[in-house]
Amino acid sequence: MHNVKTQNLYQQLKQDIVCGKLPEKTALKQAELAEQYGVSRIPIRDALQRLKNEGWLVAHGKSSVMLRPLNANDAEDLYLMRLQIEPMLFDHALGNINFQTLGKARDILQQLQVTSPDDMLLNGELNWQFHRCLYLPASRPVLFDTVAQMHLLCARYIGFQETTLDHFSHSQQEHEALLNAINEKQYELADTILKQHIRSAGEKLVQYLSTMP
Amino acid sequence: MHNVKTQNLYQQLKQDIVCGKLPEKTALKQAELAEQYGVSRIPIRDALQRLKNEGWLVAHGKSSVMLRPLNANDAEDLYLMRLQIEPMLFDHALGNINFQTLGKARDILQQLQVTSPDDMLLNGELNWQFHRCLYLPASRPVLFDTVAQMHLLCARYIGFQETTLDHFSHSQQEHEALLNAINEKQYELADTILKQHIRSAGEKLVQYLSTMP
DNA sequence: CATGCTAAATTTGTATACAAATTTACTAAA
DNA sequence: TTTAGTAAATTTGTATACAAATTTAGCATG
Repeated sequence: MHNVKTQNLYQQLKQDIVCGKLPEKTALKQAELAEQYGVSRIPIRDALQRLKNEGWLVAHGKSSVMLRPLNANDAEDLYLMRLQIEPMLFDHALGNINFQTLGKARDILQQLQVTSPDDMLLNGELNWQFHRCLYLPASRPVLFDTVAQMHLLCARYIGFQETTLDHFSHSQQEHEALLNAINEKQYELADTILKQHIRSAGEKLVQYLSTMP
Repeated sequence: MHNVKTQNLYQQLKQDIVCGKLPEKTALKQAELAEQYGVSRIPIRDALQRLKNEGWLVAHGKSSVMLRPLNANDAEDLYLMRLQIEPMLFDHALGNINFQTLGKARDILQQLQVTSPDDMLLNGELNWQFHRCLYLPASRPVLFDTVAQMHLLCARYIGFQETTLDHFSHSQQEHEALLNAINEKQYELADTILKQHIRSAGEKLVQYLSTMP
């Protein structure tokens, strides 16, 4: 369904949204974007529709789209949902996580360590890869897709999440603790860590957004 | 983003999927569909991408799509998620449901009564309209969109849900009870009824699917 | 008979051109 | 001044044509 060109376009658009290069509160014009990215309107339309379905864009007027405005309520709902759904998926996965999976997870953690904190999109992507690799063994496509969808939505807030280096190192510690708990088959502990991991990220984000607008 | 023509195409495709007019396990060909529906491939592509994002289609090979295979596991996950998420949304809405909203809900229930049970897609649509109208007052767009998404996924199973007339009348009774509880501001009761409503629908569907494949 | 390779056929992705719809700007009337 | 209506301008939606990619079929080789 999506070849490399559209993929790039989609990634580039996300990058530019995160970096604030696209206008807020005003309709995105297909023709403008097409010229700006050097392609025709067709792949632009595809990418926009995808971003809309993923919640980064919302309807504007009758047939156009604009950036989804960010606010504390939405962020809170997102993390409350993740708190309910992700442990369900994780529980299915726990019994199926083998050493290879754990190794892959450790590799991703290491990549996260050496990545520049400035590249927020990459950090967010690696963070998702980490969790994703622990969720995949669940073999629960519908649950998994829903969780993936929620992470995509959360990624829209990446500009606010990674602002504090404090959050980053704290998050990393929780990742390590999570792997250790899984490795020692302390599944209840792992579950608790995951919930706490989600809860604390959500609380920080909501608190930050509440003071902003 | 979507005008009436694409909307029709999208509805028609869903209808034809539910009715089994499209091949399972094999890639859908854009050109074929385009000819079949008398349009060019562009709107077909739009509709297919949308249906894929909504979970009715999944990837087939490297760049094509096919009908998502139905199975008991997926259905179970869907209803377990709904059981977690919908009450969250409902709780936000309860305090904001006024008499106008209740009236609208009753109107939809009445429509459901007089609708032919054969038109499964319409029944499913009206059922969603009923719940949707009780959820909208929550004013929680992210939660709402997620719930809407889950209902869209559940709709894929409509062919199995509405097979038993028993389920239909039972569901209607629960709808009535739900409205009465809200009307009398018995919010805990309303919450219990909603959960039971979702649980029983899910259990019936999963049980049915478990005996099938 | 299985397996890997090459080329033909099919299918999807994108550009361009045009049609339909929506938005904007302007005018006229209350 | 405001408002309603209308025409012009802009913007999105779709058809057609072509390019790129993927799949299929056939053939040669082990």
